[in-house]
Amino acid sequence: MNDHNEINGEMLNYQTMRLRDIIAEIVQCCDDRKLYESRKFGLPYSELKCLMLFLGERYLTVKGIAEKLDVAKSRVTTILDRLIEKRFAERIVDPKDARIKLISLTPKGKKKAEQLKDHQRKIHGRLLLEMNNEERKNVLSHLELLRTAMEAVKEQMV
Amino acid sequence: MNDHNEINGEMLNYQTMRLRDIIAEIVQCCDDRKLYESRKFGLPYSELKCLMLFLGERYLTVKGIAEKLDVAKSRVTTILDRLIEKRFAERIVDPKDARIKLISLTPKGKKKAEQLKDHQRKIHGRLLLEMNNEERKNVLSHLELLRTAMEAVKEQMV
DNA sequence: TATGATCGTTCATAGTATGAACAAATTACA
DNA sequence: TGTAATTTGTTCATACTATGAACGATCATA
Repeated sequence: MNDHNEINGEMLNYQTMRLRDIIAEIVQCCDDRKLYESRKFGLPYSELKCLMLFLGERYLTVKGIAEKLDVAKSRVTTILDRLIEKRFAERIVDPKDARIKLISLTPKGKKKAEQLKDHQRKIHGRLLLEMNNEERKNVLSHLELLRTAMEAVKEQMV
Repeated sequence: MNDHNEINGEMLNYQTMRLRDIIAEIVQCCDDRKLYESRKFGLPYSELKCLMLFLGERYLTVKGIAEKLDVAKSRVTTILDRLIEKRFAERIVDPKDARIKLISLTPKGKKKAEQLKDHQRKIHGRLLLEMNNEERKNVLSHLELLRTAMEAVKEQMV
């Protein structure tokens, strides 16, 4: 019984290191992808992320963008300054409330956002095509399992 | 047959979006963890990563650290300046080659690195304990599958 | 019509990261 | 042995990511 526990402990230790390493590699891959997209689309990644928000909605406020991007409002102001000076977006004052700025994309901005969406769909699609049907389903369900576990552990840590 | 393809197409489309979302959530969790560790250990994350490199080796060069961290040498110089002014590390000139600086940790630095290692082992261990034995094995093998797919897709993109 | 809340901006600050230019040291070779 | 080429780490200019405090303008409300 002691032996049994020890073997299980060894196993768990090995799995722990393996998990740490694989997660690090996956995150690295994702960071590389961000860099790649940044170069490919000629914009800093934070600006690309901001453009993508407008695929779902026509108008957004600074506050709304800050919440969706999970950054401070002042950060959003900067991002929008850059997007606007490059003519990807516009600011107009909300006619119903002069405190609020309604942000929207120019046609140039919308085109960029669409291209980025297509690109991202393509690479995630390719990822799935690297697997067979059975693997696809299993990868997805086990990723979800991992995400759930991560969120549970995060709760324990606060 | 047409129907069949269309249904498969739908399915693939759905899976693509799901994959994108789950990966984004997992990466977000990892970023949160980095922030948490940064606060908990009172050092910028880049400096923590640097400390961790010395768990395997007693001495490292600037060039070696740059390769392991995958950043420019000038970045390493900055990180080391900070670690050294906080007395976590030291620079000595290689007696065999005066161009080379041998970097090592002070006892204070080693202690910090050990604490960080313990913490990371703990949280990855907890992650595994959120699952049963079967799930653990499957999560690991499917993460590896995903990583392999990611690397394959990355190759296609260069 | 005061006052309290909300909204977006400005500013100071810090962290992450690169690449060009450079000085010092070493290696290679003619 | 002396010179050219290479290696090593640093400095500096630049850019990107991000926060939080302070602030002015505007709005809701009492």
